[in-house]
Amino acid sequence: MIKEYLKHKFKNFEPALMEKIEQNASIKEFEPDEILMTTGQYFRSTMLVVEGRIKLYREGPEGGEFFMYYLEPGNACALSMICAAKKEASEIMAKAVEKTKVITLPIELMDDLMRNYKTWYYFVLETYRSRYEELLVVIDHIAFKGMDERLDFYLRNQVMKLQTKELKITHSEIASDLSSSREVISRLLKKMEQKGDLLLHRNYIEWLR
Amino acid sequence: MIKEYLKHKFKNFEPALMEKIEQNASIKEFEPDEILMTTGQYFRSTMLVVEGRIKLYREGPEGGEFFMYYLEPGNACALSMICAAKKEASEIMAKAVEKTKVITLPIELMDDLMRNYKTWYYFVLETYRSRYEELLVVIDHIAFKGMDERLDFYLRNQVMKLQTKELKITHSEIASDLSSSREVISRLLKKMEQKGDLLLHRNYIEWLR
DNA sequence: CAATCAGGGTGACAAATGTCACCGCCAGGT
DNA sequence: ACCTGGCGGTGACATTTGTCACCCTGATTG
Repeated sequence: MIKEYLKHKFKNFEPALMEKIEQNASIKEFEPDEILMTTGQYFRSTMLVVEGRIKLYREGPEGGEFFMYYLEPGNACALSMICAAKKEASEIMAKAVEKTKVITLPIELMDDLMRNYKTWYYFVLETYRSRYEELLVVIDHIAFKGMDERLDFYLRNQVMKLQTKELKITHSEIASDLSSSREVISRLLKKMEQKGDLLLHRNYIEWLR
Repeated sequence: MIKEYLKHKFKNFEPALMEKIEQNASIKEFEPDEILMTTGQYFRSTMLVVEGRIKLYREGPEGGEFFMYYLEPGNACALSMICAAKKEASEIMAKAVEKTKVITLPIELMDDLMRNYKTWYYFVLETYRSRYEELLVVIDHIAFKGMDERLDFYLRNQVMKLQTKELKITHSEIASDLSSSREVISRLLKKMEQKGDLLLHRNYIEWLR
């Protein structure tokens, strides 16, 4: 079972590594909206996503959920690897947005994997690099762009990631993800509708581009 | 020479690792304002800072230099390790703010170091983790705080890092670092002066807290 | 059906930030 | 001494974003 997942979602792992993981890992499931990780929490295992989708976000002072990126099958949580290795607390929130399955690896294994399996070590570095780059993109947007552009980017990203042009999301949720307020988002969405970029419906948005 | 630097600035490296580095590394110097790394550039070596200070920033559309963090002696450039390993381009700018010396290591060495020197592998992970956390702090600030708080934090950080209460920095530079405009910064600085937090002088700011 | 509630629209206003124009001051160069 | 350029102060104004109040509509539930 675990081996099947590895073969499909983590194709680059060398066979011996898959073997090793299979012998030591277990599978965990999360329901939609279930929280995987919370600010200040310690890790005891590293997680490899094999099914579903996880939202990584930063909690705002008044409960906002500032969206950073998704983890999808084939991804791993960079922090769970780093913090696991260093036994440090995380500073980020992770929440399942769909029914999600992850392979969990005890942190004690990290050293062994890192030094004896080249494909693991490459995978870890690549994971860090890509998460780091995603943060840079986030920073670019909030530092240099207005809310209109950020909203446009956000919606395009959702359409792409969720593979659908009918986004079932409320204005309030978008506002929370962008750290803004519902009214602002509503106004901007209306402008985009007038430009012909999308159609507003009750409870969902239809993307037209 | 290199060994001396390693002993003082990278105390945690095991002796054999220091030996190995010494045999393969060389030293590079940078003058103030010299650019070490630019968007889209490829790496051929990993860098360990042993003297001076490097500013890491993101370039804005109109030439702003959005400040992210400093690298100091004992630090390494996370991206130079990651991008080096993956032969990918970087997306960040690095500029010396003081006369700076770095130890450069050919990327070909990375694999060897990573798997044969435990202290190196810990060092790399710790480097990633702390850079990642610094980005999270940056995001927190621009996502959730107003310019006044960001300015306050920025100045406190400068005082701490530069070890002086007399900050030789112009209002325009601060504005660029925070992706704002000179007038806004001037106004906020004046407010802080009225509150008694600092004194404004020509060409420098005196921190009073 | 009536009551309730979440999602959403809207106008008025406030606050923060960006922009423009223009001024004065000081330091360095000639 | 004079010019010039960089730094900074300031008022007026535009724009963007946040906030408040209130309404409407459709879905759900008792």
